[in-house]
Amino acid sequence: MLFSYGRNGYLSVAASAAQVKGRTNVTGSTTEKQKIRQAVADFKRHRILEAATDLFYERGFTNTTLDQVAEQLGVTKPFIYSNFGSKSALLGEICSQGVQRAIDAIDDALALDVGPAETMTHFVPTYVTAILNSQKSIAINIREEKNLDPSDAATLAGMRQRFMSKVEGLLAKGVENGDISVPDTRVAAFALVGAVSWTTFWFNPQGPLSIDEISERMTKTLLNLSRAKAAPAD
Amino acid sequence: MLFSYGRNGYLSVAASAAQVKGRTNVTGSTTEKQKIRQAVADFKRHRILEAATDLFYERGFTNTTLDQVAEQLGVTKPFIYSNFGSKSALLGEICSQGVQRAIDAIDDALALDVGPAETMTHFVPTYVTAILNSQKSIAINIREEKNLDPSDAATLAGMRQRFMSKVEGLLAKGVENGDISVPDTRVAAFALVGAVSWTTFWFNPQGPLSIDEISERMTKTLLNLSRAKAAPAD
DNA sequence: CCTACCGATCGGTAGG
DNA sequence: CCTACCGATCGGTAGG
Repeated sequence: MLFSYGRNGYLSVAASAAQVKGRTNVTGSTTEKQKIRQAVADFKRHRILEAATDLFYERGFTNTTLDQVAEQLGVTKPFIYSNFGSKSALLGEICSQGVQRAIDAIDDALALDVGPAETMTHFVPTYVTAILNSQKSIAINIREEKNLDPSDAATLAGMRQRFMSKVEGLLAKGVENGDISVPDTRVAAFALVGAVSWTTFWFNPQGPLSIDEISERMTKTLLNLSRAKAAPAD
Repeated sequence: MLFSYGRNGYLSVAASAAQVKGRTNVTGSTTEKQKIRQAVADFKRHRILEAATDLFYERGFTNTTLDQVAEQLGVTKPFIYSNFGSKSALLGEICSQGVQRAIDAIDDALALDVGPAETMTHFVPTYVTAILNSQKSIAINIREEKNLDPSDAATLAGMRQRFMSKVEGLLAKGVENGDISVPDTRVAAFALVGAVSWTTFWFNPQGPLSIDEISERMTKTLLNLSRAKAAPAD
């Protein structure tokens, strides 16, 4: 079962869980002992997610066994089960990480509260960079949707849909005030998101272009797409 | 093991296999009996691929059993094995169908032997239409790459790469003669292909927009992206 | 082209 | 947090 993730992904969930369930003193703060225990638990979960992300990305979800994930960490399978309820729960958390970064990118841009053109020039490079930095979880997210628990699939679908609405809304505002020109805001929003999501399938960290270089070139390309009037200085 | 597919996909493979292996008369033509037998074999393979495509698309490759595919056809599992060597061979053929349509689209456009701008205005709508008409096999192709036999994965990777080279080459020609303006032809080619491939994840045949309507709007959006000088009349 | 079956894999857990 | 195991699933095939 997924939660609604904040900026720090599963870490923030663990942190709030600690505040709800942990023993707290009169001022509501957690004791030192609890903090350490929590940090250790976070660290374990983090390491497991890291190993699982690598393997799911390389071999695919179904072709990866939890014994392999455990082996990569130098532990045994029950260790994983002491931190995650099931194999698909692991998948759910991995998928949510990437989507959350995308939502952060659009929320940050909208929070600037500036005109559509300027919002776009802030959003697009931030978004591309976020996706490239989450390459594995985004790729897994796209590929393994059918292997999610139905409730996780629904949560993630909701997150994606809210993200798409915000992007489309931004384009619509731009069309309204003349900053942006596209034939159809919904189709253009999907084109933009598709072009960016697709980078996860061809970006090679060992390749000739750095994340920043791809981000810059993709941004120019996509601002062409929206015919945004205020493109970044080239 | 995949073959190199012609216009008719696996059908052409079956046809040439018949010419190689079947008994032929002096003029090299096949007998009526052989034609009928071949047509029946083609029909069976076609029906199996159809059912498998539907189920792989809905539930994912690993979550679909061959017993389910057989059940949908009203036959039993050995029937499938009499027509395909393995479950992953089925997947390989399904994946190759969608890719082949994309290659046909760029080859058709290049065969016109006209300027880059005009080639683009022919290629993009044809390509979008082809992808939307192959929605299921393209989506399966993207999702299930890790479940392919290694040799099929290599064949498909080669097909995709040749396709990408042609698209990028077209953009490069346009940049050269001034028809097209993009910051980086490789990045722009991936952006274009990503935007189009992504339609397979949001297009709903029962939705408000027909394939032609999406194709038209996506084409305008993507010709903006390439800032092609000769956009279709709007 | 079906009935009937094998054999390997692997997610998940008991018990300590 | 490990050892050891179960139990279900399912791709593939023998034999007719």
